[in-house]
Amino acid sequence: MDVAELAGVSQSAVSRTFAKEPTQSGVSSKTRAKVLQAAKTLGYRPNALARSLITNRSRIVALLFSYLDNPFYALALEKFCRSLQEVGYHALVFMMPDTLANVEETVSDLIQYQVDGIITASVELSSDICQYCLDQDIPIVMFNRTQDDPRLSSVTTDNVAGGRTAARYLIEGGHQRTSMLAGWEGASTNRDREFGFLAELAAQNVKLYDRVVGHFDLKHTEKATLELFDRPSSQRPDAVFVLNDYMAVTAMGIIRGRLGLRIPDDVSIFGFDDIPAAALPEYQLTTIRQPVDQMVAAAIRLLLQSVENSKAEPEQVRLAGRFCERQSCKRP
Amino acid sequence: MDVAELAGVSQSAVSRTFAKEPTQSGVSSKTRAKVLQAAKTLGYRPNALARSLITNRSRIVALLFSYLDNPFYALALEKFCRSLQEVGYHALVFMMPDTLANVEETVSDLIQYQVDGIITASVELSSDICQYCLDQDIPIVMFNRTQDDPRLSSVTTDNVAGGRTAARYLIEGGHQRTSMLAGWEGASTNRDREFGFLAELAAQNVKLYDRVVGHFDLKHTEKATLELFDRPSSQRPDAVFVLNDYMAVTAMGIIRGRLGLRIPDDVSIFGFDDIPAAALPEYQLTTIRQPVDQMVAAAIRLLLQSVENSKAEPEQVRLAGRFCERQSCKRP
DNA sequence: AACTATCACGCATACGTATGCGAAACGGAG
DNA sequence: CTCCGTTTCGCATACGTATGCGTGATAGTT
Repeated sequence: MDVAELAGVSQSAVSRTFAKEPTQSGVSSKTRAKVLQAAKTLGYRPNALARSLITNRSRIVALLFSYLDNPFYALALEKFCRSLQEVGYHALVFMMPDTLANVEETVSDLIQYQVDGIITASVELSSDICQYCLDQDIPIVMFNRTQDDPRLSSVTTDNVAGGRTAARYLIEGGHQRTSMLAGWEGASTNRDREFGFLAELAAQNVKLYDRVVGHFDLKHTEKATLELFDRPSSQRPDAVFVLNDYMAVTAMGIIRGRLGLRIPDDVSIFGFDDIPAAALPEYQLTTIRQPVDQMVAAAIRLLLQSVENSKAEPEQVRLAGRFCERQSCKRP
Repeated sequence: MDVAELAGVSQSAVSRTFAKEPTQSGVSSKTRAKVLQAAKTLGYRPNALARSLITNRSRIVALLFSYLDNPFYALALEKFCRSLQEVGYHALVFMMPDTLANVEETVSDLIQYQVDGIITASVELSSDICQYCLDQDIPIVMFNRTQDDPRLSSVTTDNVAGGRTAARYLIEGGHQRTSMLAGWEGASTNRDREFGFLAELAAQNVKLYDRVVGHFDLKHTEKATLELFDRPSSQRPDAVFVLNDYMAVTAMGIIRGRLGLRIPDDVSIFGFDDIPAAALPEYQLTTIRQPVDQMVAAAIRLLLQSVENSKAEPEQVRLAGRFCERQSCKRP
């Protein structure tokens, strides 16, 4: 410890000077000043890695994402990073690789970095991995996704209720050929939104007209949209529930630009998420807003609470979505 | 070391078993097997933090971003994370706070985590900070931004050339009232694109009709756009060079939705970046593509090369942009 | 079988920090 | 001045890993 030497004190004094709270750290203001002075002239900063070695706390949180092209996730990531910084934590960000083998490797990687916890967004973990993390007392919080395992915490919007709202609104709008553009079938968001939508249709004795799958990505969404509308004009859907805004916005482009149809005159579009683009004049997309800020805050709260107290009970937080009525659907 | 005990070997043997390359690590395949077996039953993974303490290499890279609402940066971040993972590095992501004091604190934070290098995207660092990092042999690579300091590496697209191309194309299109929607005046991207644009206008003896500032964000862009068009219809701009696609797309929404003008019939819009939305049917935005993949690859190459060899010369890489002609401008 | 070159392995130490414990210094009251 | 309570400080140790060095084991050659 160079600094200790220059300041003429012991290494302990330096350590205590840079301890978390100046409260009762056991250094006189005199030595503290000496240390700070010496640190300044030497450009010294404590080594957070060495610290974690002792404290067994890295103050690093792993964030697992699949992709960032959907702005919903990009914004969530931004908020996660900012919020973590505010509470003195740091974000080690991983993008999920495609192959399963690489997933294992990625998780192994982040474990080696002694992260205090893991937040997964639009990702699911194999039960092996979950088991391992739980064994090692590494808390996991799933963001915008749920999994069967009741030992996992999660934060979601009430997707089932959102799906019901969409169905109710489209039925009230007097649509006759209500269809659905689904996302990726393995995702719980997709499952729940679809479930709520179909349940409400069934409750009102309405049959789903058609259903295609867009996999939550551009290419598939384009193909699915074209497929959905590839029929005589009198038999085309007059309403489409699209399982997220990112696909909805893409589909609107195809429907108007490629197929020359008007929205909502020829067909109504209902989305989910309320990404910023949904409010743009081009889209004016009627949708269900996910309260991103609250979701992020809740996820961090759950995670840190498990970090503090490793015996904290897992919690499944489900927040209410907010219906945003705009111009993309025929109104009741 | 639990594993060593269970395997009946020394801690050194364990360490050597998990060494980087199995080549000449000095463990017989027999003990290696014993160690791996023991590690498996105990769920052991080497501690990367402890390792960095010894090796003086954390294999962590800090990524500094200002925001992610511009998809250009969101995608860049995704690529950075993936590419770093591929070469065995990890991304510690920081979002720049607004106030300068917090910037210092943020940088101090990441230094404490012993990052091997820093990549800044749409961020500039005070010369104090740069000086400190250079003193500490922490390489810095600026992404999509340059700074005067010749000791800093950077990766950019040729923004001046891009600006010139835009000017040339708009002039050839026969526009009479060519204007500009600028971003944030402090940004080098903004400066260079603007410089190229104005230089070409001047070279062809054309005067800029008007200029407003959108600060690269939604709110200001909206206000600036309205201001730009707040005049009798015969005096409105008939072409606007918008300094990035994110603002261009926003402006197009306002121009069509709020002002009821047609693009390109009433006004031509020229962007910069070629974000995915630019290719959507709604926009069909004529723009200059930044080669994101190459830029990311170059940034990582520069950074790692400085990490390996701390005496590597800084390098300013400037890649060529690609003109993407679509439908948002009147054609020559 | 004997000698040597090679390899495998363990010992010890170092990295930079946190922290319990005893010693020392300090401060105040009598 | 003495005594005691409080504060400040340093010593020693621990965290989990990497690595130079010495020793013992192994294999290969004659």
